[in-house]
Amino acid sequence: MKPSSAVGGPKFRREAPELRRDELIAATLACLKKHGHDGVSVRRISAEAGVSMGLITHHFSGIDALLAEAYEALAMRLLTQNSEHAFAAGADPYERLHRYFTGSFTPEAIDPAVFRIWLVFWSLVPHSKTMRAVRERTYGRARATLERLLAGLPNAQGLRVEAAAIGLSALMDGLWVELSLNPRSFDAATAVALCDDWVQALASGSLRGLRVQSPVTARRHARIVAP
Amino acid sequence: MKPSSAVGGPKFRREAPELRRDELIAATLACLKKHGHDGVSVRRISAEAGVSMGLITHHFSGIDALLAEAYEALAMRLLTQNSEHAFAAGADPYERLHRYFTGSFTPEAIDPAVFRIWLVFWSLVPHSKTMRAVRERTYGRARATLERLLAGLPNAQGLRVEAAAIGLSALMDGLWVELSLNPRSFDAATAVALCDDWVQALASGSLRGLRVQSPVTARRHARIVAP
DNA sequence: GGTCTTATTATGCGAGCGCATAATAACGCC
DNA sequence: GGCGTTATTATGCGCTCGCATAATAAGACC
Repeated sequence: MKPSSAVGGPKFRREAPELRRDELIAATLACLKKHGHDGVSVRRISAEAGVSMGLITHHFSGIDALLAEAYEALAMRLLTQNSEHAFAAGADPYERLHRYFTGSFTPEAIDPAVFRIWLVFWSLVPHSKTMRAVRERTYGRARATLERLLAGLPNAQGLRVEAAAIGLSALMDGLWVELSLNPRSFDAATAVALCDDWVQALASGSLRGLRVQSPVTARRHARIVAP
Repeated sequence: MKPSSAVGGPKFRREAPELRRDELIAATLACLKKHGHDGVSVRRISAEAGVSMGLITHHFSGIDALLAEAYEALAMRLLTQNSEHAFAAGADPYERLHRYFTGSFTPEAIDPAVFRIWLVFWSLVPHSKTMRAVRERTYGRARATLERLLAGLPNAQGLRVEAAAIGLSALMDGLWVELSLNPRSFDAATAVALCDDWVQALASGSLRGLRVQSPVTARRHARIVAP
């Protein structure tokens, strides 16, 4: 019973555009979470939001624009809450990184349903310049956050922090993908431990290619282009 | 002009079921490569194979079965060719692993179009028990291959090889995902170097949680359940 | 309280989808 | 060379899709 229960009541609410846009974005994420790719549908999303189809084309230039905004909303939400969680910890760089890891492998973070949302967005990246731009931005932010965290390590000045962020980011993503596809393949604590160990190895200089000015570095590591 | 050029020639070829099945599997992969999720369509796949729709339901129990077989075919092909490439190298464990890495980050391996195939398959995993089984099997094989390669390291008896395979597999996958989404974010050589460095750190015992019997190991690393 | 803006709904159109069912013809077999 | 098996095609049905267009009404403003 969506319409107002009062018989003569208004048949719909007229909301501020920005509010309605947020509702539609939330409905989009809910829809992708429920139905995966089949959730990419004007009809489904509008039904999820409890409004009629036309509202989507009214508030957005099209479904693509709505998807891009949903992508950005989800990515930014996760990024900020994770980094806040990490930086809220004390000044100990290892502890901060550890917090970042634990926050990245919580049960909610490795929810297979949430992973399916990402799969949808990723699959749209090659087609849409907008989606690509969102991904570049969010990936860049994730790497920047890791760089900041890694820069706090005792011997950070002797480390190629940008390259290290690439590696650590990949390690985390790989663990996250695997856990999302099969939460039973290994424990979240294992994932956190693997990340902690990697940081430890980095800090101790055991990841040779990630040390600055290493003669072997210039040969083995190609130049990193703009993220 | 698909039908035979001779006017009175046969209108279609009657092929051995197994051959036709292979053709349909190949057409499925080609279709997913071209169209992503929109390629999951009886009409599109059959058109790609140059046959009529009905053949799919005739040779397979349904589109789901065809997709599962295509998934397995692609995964097994990549797995075998990569591991053959690695084991073909000499007995030096580092060299073998290095070969495995380089083979995993060739331009063909990080083709965004191929990545889209995987996205489709991954998105089907939560729904289909068959797809899940295929994924379990292929992921297990990938880990087993890495375990074999890591077991060749000098101090392998002092290492938790199964746990190490999880970490290395995740690192590789994470790098592969990122490169597939944006081949320009960093160089393939960087990815290989990061993997090599990780192996080096592992072999030198710098990844503390991956050493056997370490007192900290039991605390930090939870037990690994069946892959 | 009338009026105007515009957020919102309702409806129709054409196309593509999966699936089922019937018709057809290639090719092995004797 | 006719015959039977079955691989293969052709066709139709009901559904949902995205998109466009017209009709409606909520709520602000004076």
